[in-house]
Amino acid sequence: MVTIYDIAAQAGVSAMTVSRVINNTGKISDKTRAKVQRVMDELNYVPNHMARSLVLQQSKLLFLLITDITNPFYTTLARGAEDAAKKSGYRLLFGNSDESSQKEKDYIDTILSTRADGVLIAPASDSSLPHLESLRRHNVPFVLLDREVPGMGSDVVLGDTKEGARKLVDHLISLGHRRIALINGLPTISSARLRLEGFREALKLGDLAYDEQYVLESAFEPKSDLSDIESWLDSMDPAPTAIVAGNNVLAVEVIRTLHARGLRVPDDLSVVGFDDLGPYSEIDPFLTVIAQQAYQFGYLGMQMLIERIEERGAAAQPWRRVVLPAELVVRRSVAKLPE
Amino acid sequence: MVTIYDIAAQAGVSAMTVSRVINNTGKISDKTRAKVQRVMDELNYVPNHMARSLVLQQSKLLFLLITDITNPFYTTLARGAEDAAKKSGYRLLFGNSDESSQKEKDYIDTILSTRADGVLIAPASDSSLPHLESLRRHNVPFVLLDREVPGMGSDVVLGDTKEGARKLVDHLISLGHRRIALINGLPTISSARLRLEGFREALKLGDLAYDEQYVLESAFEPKSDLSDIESWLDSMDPAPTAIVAGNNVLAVEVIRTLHARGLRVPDDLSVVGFDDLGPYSEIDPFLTVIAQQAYQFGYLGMQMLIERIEERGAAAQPWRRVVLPAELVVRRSVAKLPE
DNA sequence: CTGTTAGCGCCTTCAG
DNA sequence: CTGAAGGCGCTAACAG
Repeated sequence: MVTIYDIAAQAGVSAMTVSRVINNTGKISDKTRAKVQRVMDELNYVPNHMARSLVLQQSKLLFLLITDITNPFYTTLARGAEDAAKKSGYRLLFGNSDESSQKEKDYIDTILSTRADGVLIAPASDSSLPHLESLRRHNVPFVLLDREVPGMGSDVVLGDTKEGARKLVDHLISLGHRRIALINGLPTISSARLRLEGFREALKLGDLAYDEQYVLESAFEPKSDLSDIESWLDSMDPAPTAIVAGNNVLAVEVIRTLHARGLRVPDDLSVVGFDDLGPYSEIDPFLTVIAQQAYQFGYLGMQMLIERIEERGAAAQPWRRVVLPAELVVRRSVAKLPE
Repeated sequence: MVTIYDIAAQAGVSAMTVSRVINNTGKISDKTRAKVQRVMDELNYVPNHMARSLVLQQSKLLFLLITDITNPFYTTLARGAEDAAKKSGYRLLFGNSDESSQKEKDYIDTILSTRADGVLIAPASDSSLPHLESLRRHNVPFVLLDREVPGMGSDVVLGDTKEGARKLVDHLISLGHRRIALINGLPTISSARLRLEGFREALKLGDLAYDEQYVLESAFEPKSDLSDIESWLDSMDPAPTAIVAGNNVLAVEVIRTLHARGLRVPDDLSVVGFDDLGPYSEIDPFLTVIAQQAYQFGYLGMQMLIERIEERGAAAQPWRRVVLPAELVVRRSVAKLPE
């Protein structure tokens, strides 16, 4: 491994001079600078980020931690974050927590030990609290995306989830549906809780009773075992005429399960969901959804993060909370019921 | 920042003892271990991996560099790489080069200075050569995914691309198609070249002439300007009855363009492609494709990478080249033509 | 079983 | 303008 000492020896200067050339600090004669530069090129020198960070106690690296890298909502968000980071001259690395608190913890450790300057994070669940506290304790700025964590104040970018759930239910009611079911994420996730709240409120406003048997709480991420969904579908009596899915993954899982038992959407049952299915849904628009502005989640979140990083030392600003609108996109997965 | 010295002082032992507890090395009395452990918990100690890597000269960090984070092929691949890395106790970070050679270079620099133990990389194009040479020079093992780079020997995981292209064309021919067009990636990408070769061979075997006007070379990644596709579609005379798309992104772009001009698939024109559209295509299987084993690309590639890392110093093994099969999945985007 | 010494590669501080 | 000394947090090698 080539170090600044190797460069220094070759160039006949001290390591300190090399360091100054690299960081463009202090005053150096053009001749010395040129010589050092030449030797660095010859030896293919690459600065050691770890040694550097050890001394400086900081890097120029940002992290984005998402919970499901195969979910188009998060990958689109990632592109937004990337573009915003690039615009400000930061580098961005990604991590995938897979909705697992343990994996999230591992990433947080990696992030802490890599001395990232900041983190954009979609927390796995409420149990992410200790991880966020750890970031806070170590003075690493972060911005939460899509989900909040009770007990942790911070900047955050959210979707207008409750309103989205209401719009979905209203849409179903307006088409004559009266028995509406909800398959949702786990209640340890703030966005799932809001979806349930919005769902209940919309039912109440529509003069429909809330019936617990019509609600299933499953996991937001893709899974191979869908037996909980299967038995839930079988158990509901009378069967619902429409199902609201808490995210795109659940929507797909419900529809697949329905297909597997010979039921067609929307002929036999209507299905609506949250979040679009990615650019690929465009070729055959099928699922009626609440489309969230995924790219904006990442872009705005990254801007807020960078502002926090760069205002460091200045008077602490109050936490900011951005709520992005939820738009209903009507396609063809809902049937109009006879009066 | 809490260091092992703080722990040591609090616990009344030496820093070395703390280090041993953390790494579970050497022999330590249960009492000492318990005491140290307790202090670590109290002080919320987080080990500094940079300091650790500095002395160990290895980071246990691996990188995966993909070219399009919004493409389900790559995200599924990423999940495979992640699982394999985890199984061997490595951490994995992701980067997205966006098919850009410049962004790729930036990531390679980050990777080098972060002293990653190895890199899994889908190269942006043939012009990635200098970046790979840089990795090699610095002794960072890497495995190429999906694409090769002429002039650079290495382990590589490829799809059976040529065979895939042949199957696609054969399928079209068997359904009566005679005027078959190809929209492909840029010829600076090895997989695009192979697709074209397979395409031409299949035409020849089917006694069909190769006609240059039926081939368009566009970019593999999503773009907002589709005018090249539009004018190509207009220009072909006589119009083709079927189009082969070099990847899923191109397939979607072609279909969208067709829809925009009121043409239906497959009624007016048949379309087939490479790579599936992600888990979400399952709810409404439409596009006939060559499905590649994306997860396996990542999983096997990661295994090969880790083997390289851990065999270090042993006699150099010859490069390995894994070719994964290409499976034709027939759905409903192809029309059967009358005799 | 536990402690001491030295150094990983780099940068800050203080001298020239 | 340039250099020497010291230390960031940690662990290998050697001593007890």
